[in-house]
Amino acid sequence: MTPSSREPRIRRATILDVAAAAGVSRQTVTRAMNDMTGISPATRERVQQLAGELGYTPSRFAKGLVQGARVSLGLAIPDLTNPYFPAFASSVVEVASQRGWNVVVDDFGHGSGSGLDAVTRLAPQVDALVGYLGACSSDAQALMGRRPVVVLDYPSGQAAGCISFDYSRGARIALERLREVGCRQIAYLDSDQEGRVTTRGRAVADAAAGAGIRLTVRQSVDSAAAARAAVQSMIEQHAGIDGLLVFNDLMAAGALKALHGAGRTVPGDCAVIGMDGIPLGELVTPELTTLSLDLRAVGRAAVDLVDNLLTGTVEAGSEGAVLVLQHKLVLRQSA
Amino acid sequence: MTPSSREPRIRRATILDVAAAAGVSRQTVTRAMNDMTGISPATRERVQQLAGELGYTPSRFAKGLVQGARVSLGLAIPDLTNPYFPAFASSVVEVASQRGWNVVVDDFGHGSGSGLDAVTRLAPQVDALVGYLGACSSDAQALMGRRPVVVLDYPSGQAAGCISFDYSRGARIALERLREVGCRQIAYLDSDQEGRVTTRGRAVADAAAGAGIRLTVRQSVDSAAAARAAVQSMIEQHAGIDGLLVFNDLMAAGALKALHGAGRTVPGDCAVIGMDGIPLGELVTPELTTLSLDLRAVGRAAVDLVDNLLTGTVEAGSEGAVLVLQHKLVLRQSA
DNA sequence: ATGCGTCCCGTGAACGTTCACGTCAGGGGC
DNA sequence: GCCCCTGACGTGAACGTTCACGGGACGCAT
Repeated sequence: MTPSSREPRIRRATILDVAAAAGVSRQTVTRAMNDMTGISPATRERVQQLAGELGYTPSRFAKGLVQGARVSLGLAIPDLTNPYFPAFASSVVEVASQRGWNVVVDDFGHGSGSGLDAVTRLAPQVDALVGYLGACSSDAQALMGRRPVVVLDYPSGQAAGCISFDYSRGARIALERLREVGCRQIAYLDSDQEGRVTTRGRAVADAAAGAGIRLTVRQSVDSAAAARAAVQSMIEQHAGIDGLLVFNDLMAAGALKALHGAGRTVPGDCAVIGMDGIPLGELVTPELTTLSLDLRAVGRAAVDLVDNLLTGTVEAGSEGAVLVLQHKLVLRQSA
Repeated sequence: MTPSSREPRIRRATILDVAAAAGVSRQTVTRAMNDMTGISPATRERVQQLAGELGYTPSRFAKGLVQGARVSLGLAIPDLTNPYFPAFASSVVEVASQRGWNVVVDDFGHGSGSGLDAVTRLAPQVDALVGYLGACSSDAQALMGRRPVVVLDYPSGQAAGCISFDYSRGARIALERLREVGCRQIAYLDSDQEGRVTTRGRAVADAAAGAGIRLTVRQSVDSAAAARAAVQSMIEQHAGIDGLLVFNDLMAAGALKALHGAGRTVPGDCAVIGMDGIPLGELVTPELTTLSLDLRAVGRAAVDLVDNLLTGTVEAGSEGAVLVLQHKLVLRQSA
């Protein structure tokens, strides 16, 4: 938040210093540094040598100013500690790198302030923004002006673009599965996002209603520890619960801990299904059945959408700027 | 790797467009946009309004050029999919944000090429570089010229700064613990980094020798699945192994899977100790005893070191540019 | 009237590159 | 001798801001 008062001075020599040292002009130095033609090998060599000695590094600002920007993409992540987000970030970074873009990451997990803080830090530095911005989405678009903002998993609202997931279908499939394995009393553990019901929460509730299921719902903070505590208290109050759908895999891992701690077997006494499909799901015991997302595809979709918005191929806020991706139910041991 | 041929055009209006539209000068627009004094509220309002309508966003390049750079820090991560690295990245991002720096992340896990590729992408964009660069460290410093490079967990070599960990002490403590809980035949599972023995591997071997332990060593790729396979084959060959120290927690999680699959109880039949202390360790069954690192402290140390190198408080390559951090043995269920 | 101070606002210069030219020397063909 | 070409290098301009000034209008006291 508060930048340190002493600002490190960081620029060293300029192109003119190198030119003077080599007894040539700016342009010749440029030619040497960028491996262009129209310079003799001897001069090139000498200039590069001198540049090294003087510690000359071309100013990215001057370069960017004259050459037109290389795209730099802001990535706003709620919490890098939650394994879902690095998985997502990794795919965004990969796809962006392939395009020659670079990615400026900010997370607003801990001491790093709110989502709005992160966007405020990011906005002056980037040409486009991607992130799980939730309620900050419209503030983000305001701060970014005309530059594209692609929001994930949140109704598009003000944002230029939006990538969301078909939780209705996912929830239906997951609940079906729980019924199939014999669950009679099903619960859903939602993430507590400032008291509001999440998109996922609503979809699960609707799917349950549609299937004639009386659902027990509980909320907790999005962490394994909190989920563990929540499930612990939930099964104390509702001893008959034998099927559990969870907001995401991290919280599902916490739920497994709670069930294990209470002496219940999974899936014998209680089947569990998570969402997201992160690698963690294969490491817990029992391995987690989950509504899996193809995270590579999500990252690619987000970056593609940004590209299309940038080039004008897709218009901000238009129908084409909203993508809906599907889950796949991955069956493992827990349900 | 290969930038897309069609480069999105991204800059919109300039300050002059806004000035013309408002019928004022550049400087007045600057004053309005940056909330400076010396402008009437009415004008400020009008200019801001117009700026919004025109989609004007100040060029970060022009700004950077004239104001002197805000520090931007490159962060090179081998694999964001390995939960250790996001934990580390998160702490770097947090500390850097507090300083008002921004962080450009690149990972070289999958399609993203080698570490050298990542550094090549990063070098022109940043004022300093931090990362787990391993063998690329000296190439990185070469590409960065005089700008500071801080390397983690690798002998400093050419790099300006270096943060390493006291594996000798850590290994001693871990092996001690395994002896304490009654292990007679101890194995170490190392990460396979291009066939070479890792710093950790050497430290563990030395500590074992010092304690008179005959160590079985095995290598595998740094992933849970690979570690699982490696341990599986290891216990087939060496049935008597009853204590296992593992390169990191992720691989340790794979090891637990393998032992479980082979019908061995942990810690009853075989005790397991991991390294790193990532949150994952608490989610697996049994919970993982581990040589834990305070990742917040690591991130802070790295960023502090960069700052000191940038300001010249610490000289590149000097003694003060090498920090050694200590592990803490966190006892949980697995040993 | 003169002087002085304040509030708004505008103008030249500078930041460090690259782009699009221009120049100059030498060489070869007729 | 003349022309043109090519290779090696230099020069003005431009990119879009902010900084350090400078200046006019107005109010108020002398």
